[in-house]
Amino acid sequence: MEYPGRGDAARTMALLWDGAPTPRRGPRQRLDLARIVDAAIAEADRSGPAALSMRALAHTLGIGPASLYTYVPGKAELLELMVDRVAGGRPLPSADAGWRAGLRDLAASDLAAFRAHPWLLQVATSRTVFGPSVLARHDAALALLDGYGLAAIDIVGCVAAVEAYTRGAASAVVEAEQAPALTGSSDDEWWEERAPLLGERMAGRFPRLAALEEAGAFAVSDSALPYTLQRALDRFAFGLDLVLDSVGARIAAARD
Amino acid sequence: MEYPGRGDAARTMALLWDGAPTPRRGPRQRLDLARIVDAAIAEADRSGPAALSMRALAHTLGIGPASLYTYVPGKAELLELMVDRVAGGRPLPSADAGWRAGLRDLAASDLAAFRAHPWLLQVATSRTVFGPSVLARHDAALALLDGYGLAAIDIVGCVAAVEAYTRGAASAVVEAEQAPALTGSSDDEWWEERAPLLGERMAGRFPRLAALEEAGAFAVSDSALPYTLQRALDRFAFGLDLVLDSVGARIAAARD
DNA sequence: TAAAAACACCGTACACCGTTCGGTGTATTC
DNA sequence: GAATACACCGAACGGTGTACGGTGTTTTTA
Repeated sequence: MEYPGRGDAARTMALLWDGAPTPRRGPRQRLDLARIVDAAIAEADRSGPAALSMRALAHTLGIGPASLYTYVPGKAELLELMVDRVAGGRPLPSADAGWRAGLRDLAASDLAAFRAHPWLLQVATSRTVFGPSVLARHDAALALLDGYGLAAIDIVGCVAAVEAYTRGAASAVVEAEQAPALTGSSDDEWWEERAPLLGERMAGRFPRLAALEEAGAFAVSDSALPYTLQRALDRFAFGLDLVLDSVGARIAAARD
Repeated sequence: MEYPGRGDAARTMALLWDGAPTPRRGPRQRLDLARIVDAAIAEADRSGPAALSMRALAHTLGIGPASLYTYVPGKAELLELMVDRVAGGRPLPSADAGWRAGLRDLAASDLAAFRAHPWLLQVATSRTVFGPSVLARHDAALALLDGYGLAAIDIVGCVAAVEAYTRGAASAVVEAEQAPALTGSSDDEWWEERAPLLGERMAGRFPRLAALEEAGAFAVSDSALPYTLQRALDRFAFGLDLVLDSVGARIAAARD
């Protein structure tokens, strides 16, 4: 099929919004797009987005590497499809229980997605994916602050702030969670290799870190893990409350 | 993005904290570590962290690819050195003008770093770099909230929230700024290729997006750029104020 | 002063990667 | 039955990070 615009952009858009075109002649495709994208997601979950290889993916799907390009223009486009598919795979945040519960729901859902698919954090940095599911989520997020008297630009600002915070804080959580998997060694090993060297050199240099460490709010030189998952999750919730409190203040101010 | 290779942790730590060791025998090295790291930073600034190639870097430095490994255990370690060097290259945030100015300073400085070195956003996702400059920045950031009566754990929470927000919001800014460079085409071209297809399919589907677009707070289907830099910067400031307002509220609460 | 050791440097090669091309066989349409 | 459009694939291209073995240079040792 020939696509107007001739670039891969048009074809990617078509794939995102309309799915794979159904040709009229020739043998049927043995696979369908959804299955390919799902397999790619599973593979990226396992080994990261850079480690996701078209060859390995083709192999797991039981086809040759070249055949993948019958379904998808390239790896970048496949990643876009993956992003949109993940966005479509979870329920939209609901405004029924009020704005605060709604925004919290949004953040929690995004955090869960980032934890389940850590590669999202690295893929989505480069450019927004204009897929139907991604846009639907945006739309639903904006709807959460509808009807509280906020100016349009403030609605966008508040939602963007929640999403920005979520992304940043989620990467801290994922770091705490994924770190051991990346090196292949256990987290203990990774840390124990560095702890002695670090403790030596940090001695007396960073008073604040040392003080907070003693207060138990921070850990950098003991034999425990540097960032435990629980600590990261607590921090996530703490910071989210900060943002939501201020959103509440704006809403209250708009009421008057 | 994920990077292969894992040199021994000890050597990386030594490079981060002590610099290159000075051997006693044999010919002198023709280059020094700082120059290599700087060249790598310059190259990554130009073409992204994935496009940073050891071969190209070696060529720029006037040595063979294999010789690079005399200085640095591998690409992953080089990236760690780059992160720490960038952290060391800017002034620490100052607490002199009060906590709010200090945190704002911190966020602004981080944003500037992310804009100047977009690859930081992709590199730093995988794991904290335990280098001297990175830790010094952490220490200075925590010092900003010293002496306001906050509990240690709340200090850490507030600073972490600001940093998390900054990272997430910075990636939106960088996206707005870098998008055209990534595709190679101008931003106009990129957008004009997609706009007609997008407008068609979005029609009537996303009421909130459409409404906010009419209010001028959002733009997705006109012929202008989807995310202008100025809009992203405004949103950054708006969201940062949200976070800082809540930090102020916690400080006020702690005073009583 | 001569030998030995330690080291920088590099040519080459390996195992991957994403992607393209030409060719082959198959299912649909004429 | 012929033409056609298509799915699929083997092989190859140009790239990547990195390991290895060898060569030549400098410093230390005897």
